[in-house]
Amino acid sequence: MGRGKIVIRRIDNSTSRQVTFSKRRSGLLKKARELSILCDAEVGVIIFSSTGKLYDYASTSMNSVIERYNKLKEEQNQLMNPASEIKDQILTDEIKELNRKGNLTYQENLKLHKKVDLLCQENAELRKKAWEERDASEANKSSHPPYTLSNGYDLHGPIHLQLSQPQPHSNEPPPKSMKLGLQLQ
Amino acid sequence: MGRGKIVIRRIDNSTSRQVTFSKRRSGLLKKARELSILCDAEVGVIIFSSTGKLYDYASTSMNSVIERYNKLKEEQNQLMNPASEIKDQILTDEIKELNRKGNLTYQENLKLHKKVDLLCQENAELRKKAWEERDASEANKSSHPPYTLSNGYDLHGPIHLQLSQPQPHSNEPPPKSMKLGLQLQ
DNA sequence: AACTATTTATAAGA
DNA sequence: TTCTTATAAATAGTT
Repeated sequence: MGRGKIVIRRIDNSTSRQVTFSKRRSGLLKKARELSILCDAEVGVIIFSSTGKLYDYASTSMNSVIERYNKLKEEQNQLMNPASEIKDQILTDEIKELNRKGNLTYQENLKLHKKVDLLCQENAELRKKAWEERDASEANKSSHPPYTLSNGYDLHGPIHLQLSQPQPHSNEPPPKSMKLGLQLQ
Repeated sequence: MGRGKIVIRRIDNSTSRQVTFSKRRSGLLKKARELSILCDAEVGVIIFSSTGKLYDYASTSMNSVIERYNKLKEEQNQLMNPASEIKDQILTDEIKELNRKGNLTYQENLKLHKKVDLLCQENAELRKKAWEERDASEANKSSHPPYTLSNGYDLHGPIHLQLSQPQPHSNEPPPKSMKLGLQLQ
């Protein structure tokens, strides 16, 4: 829409690229605003210029949009995941919620500390069980002494074997990876 | 742009709102795509319809866009913050990075465990110092016995006083809130 | 930054 | 709904 038709490919001339960026950026943000108002939609737009400058628009707040996006993606993931990590998700959501509200009060902070602590413990237990099961169903039953964290929890599993590549002497797939208790998006 | 001019306000008629949403949504996504290509910009658009359905576009990947956005916002915050929480940020970034790649290997998991553990410890120390300073500069020097987490770290501070409202017998502002070691966006 | 000639998006109608 | 088309809006090239 202009004096001439253009092809959509990177504009070589730096000056006119910058001019076009300025025009189209404001156009895009305007359209986003209009869409959200006209159609009652939650819209977020993030633009980084080629020089790294940020321009954005959010009908509600960008945090809200990103949260909602992440939550949906997490839900989509959880349909394929072995569950049992739901409580981790709950903790993550709580941390996010509190962070969205701003700084934590001492009480909130304390509560989270205790939860994180509990999570470390539970995760250590899950890990122990997982690796015991793994060891039980394998030929090389070489006992791996658990690695003791400084908070006292033992981490079980063959630490020295856990490389990103499968071990050459084994032709079974590498051990299933495990998720850390704290799952951030 | 159409048979008639319209005002930008919520479209009451549900059907035409949906039709307009469909048209303008694809228009917005097209514009976003064009902007990113023409001007070499990183662009992300997230749209939730009023029925909660997600439509999005990202020139790179949405995770990349969101990461970059969060990183910038965090930098902007850190200009006003007492720093010293930078290492927390580094940990957060690492967790995010690893989660983006997918499940964690045992080694990665172990490393994060140790870091989270270290963070608990450091945070406990920071908290102790902060509350000692606070107690020192106050009249009511009532000693608060530290709360001991199950991992052995003592959490200092007047736990029983930390309500969301200021204490009635005090007319100074409630204690400054503190950030948890783990800062998620 | 303005100014138009054109292209593009889209509101209303079929 | 999908297609059409008159018109509004965006913007490419120019000044």
